[in-house]
Amino acid sequence: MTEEQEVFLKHIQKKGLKRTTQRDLILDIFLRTEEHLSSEDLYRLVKREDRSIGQTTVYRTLKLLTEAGLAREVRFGDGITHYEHNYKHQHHDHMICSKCGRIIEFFSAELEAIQDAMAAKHRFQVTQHLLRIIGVCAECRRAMKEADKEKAAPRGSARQTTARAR
Amino acid sequence: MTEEQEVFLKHIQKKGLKRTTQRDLILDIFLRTEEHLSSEDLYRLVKREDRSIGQTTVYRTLKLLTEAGLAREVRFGDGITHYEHNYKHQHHDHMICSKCGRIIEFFSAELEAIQDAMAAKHRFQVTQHLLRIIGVCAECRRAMKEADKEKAAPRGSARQTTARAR
DNA sequence: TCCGCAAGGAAAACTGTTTTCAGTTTTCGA
DNA sequence: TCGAAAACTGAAAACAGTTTTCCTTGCGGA
Repeated sequence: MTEEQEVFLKHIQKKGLKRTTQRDLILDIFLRTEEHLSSEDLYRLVKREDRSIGQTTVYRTLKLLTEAGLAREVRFGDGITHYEHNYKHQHHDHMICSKCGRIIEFFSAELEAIQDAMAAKHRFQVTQHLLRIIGVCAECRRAMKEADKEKAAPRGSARQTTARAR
Repeated sequence: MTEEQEVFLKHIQKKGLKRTTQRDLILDIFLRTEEHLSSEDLYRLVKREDRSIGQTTVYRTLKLLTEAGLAREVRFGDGITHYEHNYKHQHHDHMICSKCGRIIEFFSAELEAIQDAMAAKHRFQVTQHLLRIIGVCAECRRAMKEADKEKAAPRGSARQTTARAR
């Protein structure tokens, strides 16, 4: 049993809840997916291994994982709640590419320090913070430059439409 | 006519739309309210001056204001889209008190600089960024301390319940 | 004055999420 | 080992914020 599973089990027990196969499976799939999953995403993955599990259970289990400190809710502002690993994972921030949806994680100690300083200045006690940088990633910038060149001296007819991030 | 109204008018015209009393009223009320309004908030204010205006129009007009660059959408992650003034207003970040919902605006040039540096490092072209610090404001911290004292040596019976931010 | 495009409001549709409901499973003490 | 109590589950309904649809209204130019 992994450390994470123990943490979950401990949390479950502390709340007087029960360990079930559904919860085990959802946790397992969550753990082996190192991404920013939405509840929907996870639901799809889970369903692939057990068609009988319902959305509701996934929602509920994600809540439990969050409570247990294994997952962390991240809302990027598109109305969808994403979840990322939280156990023994260092805090980090996100850059989100508005073209392809790619998420780049980064961390800066200086940034953290300044944030804390700003909070202190306002006598504000920080419990959490979120930094989100939205823009265009290196990859997409290159693609765009290509497209521009193409436009200036067109060769083929099909111009790539930029995929909208979801 | 204020500068903002001109900006709006210009935008309206560029899109081949029309100036209407409803849009004027909504813009007017938005401009005189220096806060982070949700669509619902604005709708309530507008309705006070003209009962006949519908939610839909408020939503649509806020979209227009955003397009025109007068307003800016801010999502704090509670599922509600807030709008703040954007025209000739310097960019700033937010601290949000989870007890009373108060919003403190702040700005730090260093912070901006580091963010830009981080982006540059990843060859990421920034179009927007958002920093949200969640915690407890000075006011509420004081209130909590009071409550704790009260608890240690109770005098009255009524203990204040902390209002949940909305 | 007539035409046509855009506007506006009500209501329906939609989306992600939460709650309700009713049947099922698990736990645990006797 | 039984049986009651508590928790679990999935489906469907409920919800809240937002967007779309539909149809009437009305302005503005020919």
